[in-house]
Amino acid sequence: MSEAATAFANYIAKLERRGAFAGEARAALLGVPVRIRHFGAYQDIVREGERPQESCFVESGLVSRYRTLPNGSRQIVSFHLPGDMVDLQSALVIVADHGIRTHVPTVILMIAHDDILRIAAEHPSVGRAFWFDTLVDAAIFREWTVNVGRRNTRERTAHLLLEFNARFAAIGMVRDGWFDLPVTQNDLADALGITPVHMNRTMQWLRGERLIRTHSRAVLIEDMAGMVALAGFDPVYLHPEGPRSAPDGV
Amino acid sequence: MSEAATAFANYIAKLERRGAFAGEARAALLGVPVRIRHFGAYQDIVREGERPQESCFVESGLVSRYRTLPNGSRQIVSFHLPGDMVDLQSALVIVADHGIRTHVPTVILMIAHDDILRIAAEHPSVGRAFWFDTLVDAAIFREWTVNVGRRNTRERTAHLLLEFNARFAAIGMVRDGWFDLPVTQNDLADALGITPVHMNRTMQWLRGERLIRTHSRAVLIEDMAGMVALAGFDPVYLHPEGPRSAPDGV
DNA sequence: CGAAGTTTTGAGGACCTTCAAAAGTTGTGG
DNA sequence: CCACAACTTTTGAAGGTCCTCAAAACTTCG
Repeated sequence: MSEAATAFANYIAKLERRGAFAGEARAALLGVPVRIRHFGAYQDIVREGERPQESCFVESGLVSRYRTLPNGSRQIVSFHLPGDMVDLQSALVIVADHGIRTHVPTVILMIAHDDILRIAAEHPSVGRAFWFDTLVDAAIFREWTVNVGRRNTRERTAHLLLEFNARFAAIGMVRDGWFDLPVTQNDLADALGITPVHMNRTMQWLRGERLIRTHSRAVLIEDMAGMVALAGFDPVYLHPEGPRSAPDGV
Repeated sequence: MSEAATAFANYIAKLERRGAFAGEARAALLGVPVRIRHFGAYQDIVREGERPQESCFVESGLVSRYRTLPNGSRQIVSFHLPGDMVDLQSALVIVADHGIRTHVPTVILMIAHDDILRIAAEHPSVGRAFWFDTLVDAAIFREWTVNVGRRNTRERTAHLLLEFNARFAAIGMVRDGWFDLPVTQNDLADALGITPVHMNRTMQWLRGERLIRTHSRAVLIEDMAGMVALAGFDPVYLHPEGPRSAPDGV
């Protein structure tokens, strides 16, 4: 472990808050070999169809996962903030069915799949924590399906901004209500399944209704109650409460 | 284990094809207590917001998971066929963020969360198999997000029908190209994020182009190449190849 | 300070929705 | 086993949301 990897230590602490690790589990995780990689903005970490040997963890910066369709359009399926394990799933899945790329300069910790699987097998409490992380991932995907399937553009945009607000707040990156969202309207459109032109008009509408404020890439939820009502936002799907604990005797 | 639970035995065999179980893992799974429940059509198995104590497995029939929005519209986020574990995820997650209901008369095996977690902890090879099942789940959710986000109605519908065809084929429920899809156009519309009226017109278009044939609720992919091209369908996301195997020494 | 990228504006049109009602199918009780 | 009710599929027409194409204004960065 490098002393630079502060977010990773926080990640382990978060896993433990969800359920204490038994015995030497924490030491095993803290001792896992990591490879630090620095990326610029808009660089691919994993390309679609690759067979990565490592999972990646966001130490700082911002990354997204995406799929590109034959017609060239792109759908972003998730964003990942500092402290997120991006693709634990690739530890078990052989072929990546999506790509991962940065949006801003980003520091990534690469962890070998073999190490992840070994620790999960040797320490059931860690295996359960990883599994839970995957479940929260799946819950967020479900919510995104609902979002693009059943909400109009205004509701959809409000919902995504509220998700960002909640997730940035959870890692202490909201100050006086403002958080930095280094994502272009083009990329937001790719996440919401709309065109950049319509994305722009929707942002203008949200500002005009005094629901949000922006300057440069910073965002403030100005009217929280109005936004929550508009989006039908219920943060349950982010599962901040952590997993059910293990049954007795485990 | 009841002798009636044939699909469950097949499920265990499927997990093993993806990676052999060590020691007594298979016996532990086969010996898990199950509660058999019979449901009629359109009955709730789990309501949104409930805190279930058991996960459910589809022995026969068809179920879907859905979210209902404040405005009353519904989004179906997944369908589950015989042989599917529907909500392994609920074993770890406390509050259900979605509902589960049947579409036709259905036999469900209920398995206590404590038993699932205990077996996963005691037998790492089973824990890994469950984790992988969750990952495939998440991959399907991602693909649905892409589907509703970036494909038009015709492509979307073709994609969903191809997914059904592939999944029914995998459990031997396709005969001469035909499979039974006991889902109304209303429910298909809820899965694809469109209105029932437009769903109907899209089905008519697919039939008119001789891409599919239907009678009653049976479906035949008449022009497979045309459908695959239209939908941009790549079954990689269904991950039929199974997970990466465990590293040496585990 | 110039170049590249991002946001904004305008106008026309396609896709999908909404509302309403008819036709067809399935299931159930008398 | 038929008759009726409930549900599902189909049709029509008008309208709104979102897209496409094109270009201008604004920002950021080397």
